[in-house]
Amino acid sequence: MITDDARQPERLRHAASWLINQASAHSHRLVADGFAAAGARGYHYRLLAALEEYGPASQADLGRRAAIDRSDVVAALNEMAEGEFVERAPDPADRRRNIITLTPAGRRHLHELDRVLAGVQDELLAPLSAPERARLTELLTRITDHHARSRP
Amino acid sequence: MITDDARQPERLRHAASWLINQASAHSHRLVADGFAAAGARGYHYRLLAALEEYGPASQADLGRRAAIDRSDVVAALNEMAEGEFVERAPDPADRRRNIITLTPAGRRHLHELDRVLAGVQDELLAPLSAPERARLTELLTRITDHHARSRP
DNA sequence: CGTATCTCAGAACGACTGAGATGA
DNA sequence: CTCATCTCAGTCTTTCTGAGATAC
Repeated sequence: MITDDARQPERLRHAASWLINQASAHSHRLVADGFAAAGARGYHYRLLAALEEYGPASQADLGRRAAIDRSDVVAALNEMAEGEFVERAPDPADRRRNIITLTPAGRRHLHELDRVLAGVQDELLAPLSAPERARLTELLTRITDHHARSRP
Repeated sequence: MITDDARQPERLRHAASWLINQASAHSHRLVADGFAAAGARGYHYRLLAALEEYGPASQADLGRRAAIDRSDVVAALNEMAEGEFVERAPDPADRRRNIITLTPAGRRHLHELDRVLAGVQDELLAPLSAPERARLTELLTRITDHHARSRP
């Protein structure tokens, strides 16, 4: 992200869409760097989290839960199967499906990434107090829920 | 952005980094669609806004002010010169530079995009009251200022 | 038959890099 | 010589589309 030292136009500096994008860019960079240092990517974390919370699932279900495109689920699972974090097994009840299971190593990896992410959140929200962080989370939740509902 | 109708893992739904990214994705889609309907892109708006607020400028300065890479400034100005929204003229005082000037048509175009963007902001922040919108803006400003300062 | 799944190849997008030509 | 500017060509990343093979 290029911002240099120049001041941005006033219109931009006060526009919610601009601020959200700026914050997202900072956040994305922090998360990507943190995960990269742990040998992972955002997609890995999302898939591992979905697996731990909902248990073994087909790739299609995983994609829906982690909000990742079907194509990208394939690639991310290839990478994670390589590291033995997940196992692919054909579903005997529906032979179109692969059942993806979290391995013990995958669970440890997820917990490591949980710690990384907690540190990143803290860095991202550094200028805000605890109540302010809660307020921000609440406001953003209302926005994302609103738009997620209006486009299912 | 794929979210389908499946519920996301709890870890994600409450993480500020996730919420900010989701909000940014919604915002980006709304802004891009709105501008596209007016025959523009985000880069165009940012450049036009910088031109109106700071007056004629070189391409390098424009890029710094609108936070756009030098390469992309060239492409965006090509498109806008095509539509006669800006004029390129060599700087007599420094022949490396092009001085970019906003034309009357460019100013009208900018004001149209201002209206588009205002409508988009309203849609984006629909679930929030006016004081809540101000609060969100303030919190996000503190975050972006903090990170912009710590990485100049 | 229509629909769902997994997979691959590649497109579209935004942000960025490298290098050449020109000139301060 | 060093640095800044403008331009082009092309990379990289993320997200998404299309199509094929397989199975329900």
